[in-house]
Amino acid sequence: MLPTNRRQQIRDYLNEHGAVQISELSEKFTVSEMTIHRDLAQLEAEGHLRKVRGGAVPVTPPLASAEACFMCQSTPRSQTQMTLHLTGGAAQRACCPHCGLSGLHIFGEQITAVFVTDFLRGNTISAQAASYVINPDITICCKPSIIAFQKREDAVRFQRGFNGDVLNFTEAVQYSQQVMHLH
Amino acid sequence: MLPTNRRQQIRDYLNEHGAVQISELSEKFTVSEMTIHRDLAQLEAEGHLRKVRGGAVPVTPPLASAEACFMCQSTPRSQTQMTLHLTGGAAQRACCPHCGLSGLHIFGEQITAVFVTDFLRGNTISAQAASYVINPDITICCKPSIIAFQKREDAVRFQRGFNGDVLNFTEAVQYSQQVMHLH
DNA sequence: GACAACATGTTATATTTTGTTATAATTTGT
DNA sequence: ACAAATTATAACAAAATATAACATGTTGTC
Repeated sequence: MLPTNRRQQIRDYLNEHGAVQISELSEKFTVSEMTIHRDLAQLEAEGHLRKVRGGAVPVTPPLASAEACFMCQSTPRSQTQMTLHLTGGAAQRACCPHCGLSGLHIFGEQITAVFVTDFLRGNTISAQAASYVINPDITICCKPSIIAFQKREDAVRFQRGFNGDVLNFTEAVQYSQQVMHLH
Repeated sequence: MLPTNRRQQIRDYLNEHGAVQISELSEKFTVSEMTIHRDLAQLEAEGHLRKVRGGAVPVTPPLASAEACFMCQSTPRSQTQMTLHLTGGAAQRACCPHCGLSGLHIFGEQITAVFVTDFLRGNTISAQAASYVINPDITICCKPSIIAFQKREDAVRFQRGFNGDVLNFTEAVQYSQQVMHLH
């Protein structure tokens, strides 16, 4: 069996069961415990699991810790926050799409997923699928304001009252990074 | 079983039951009482429980209802919640102005102050001074939706996009209590 | 074939966990 | 208040596990 194969099967096995023991895996694949150790060490470095004494457990669901915005250091409101998930299971929080989008380039290739909170409904959505209102008449968090919405319709309705432009993800990224360069 | 697993199961067991005994856990996991002692000491250091003689108890006494909306029992979002302060220092939380306003009469004379969160800015304001948008096209929490704003201008702008009526506190109370009586 | 890069196993040496024993502190019954 | 019973803590030894270093084997390339 290929090492790659074995490591994939370890991941599958871990996801099925809640945890795995090294002795268990060593028998299952008929390799030494040292080899399993090295497998787990590699998988941990890649962020696929967490090594504990005697075995491994799944990575804890990315905790929304009370950390400061990685751009402006303010405390994010759940209503406006943006989360960047990175390789290795780490996560970075931004206070609002303005900070989150303009900071995307900092982490570049490391980014595995970006989530943002729908401003009205409060649920978490993929940043790529969201619509953004840029520069409305109201400042919610940082300036220029960028507000995220799950449905484009909501963004348009918001725009009707508070003005600004409705952009998709790509356009919003472009905009926020242009603004950065002016500074 | 992995030590990590055992400690997690101790936490689960403690949350199910209201308290745990060391002798009990020692038998359940077939380890010595000393091991359970050390588990509990570690979990206590991490803030997951409180050690007492012979066992452990949860850090937060099981007051499940303390966080729920006093009307509909849902968990309030900070963005929409309303707080009723009562004589004697007690407080009641509502998930949104709809629940909060229609539940005012329950506490009547006991109420000393009512606070509500501005939907856009997230700051806390006196409910009497707020403006409310009634029955917009979007449902934020309960139905019919009532959304609170610090500035009447914000409420009007929101109405421009999402329709509904803009009312002051007195009008909003009347409205929500009328709705109640229809049920 | 010579060589480098990698994977694996073995051995030796830390480090951590666990159980046992002895002793201290607390609770309980009278 | 006192003694007995229970529980907590400390110290040590044994077991389990982790890490490092080295040896062996495999694979692919030139």
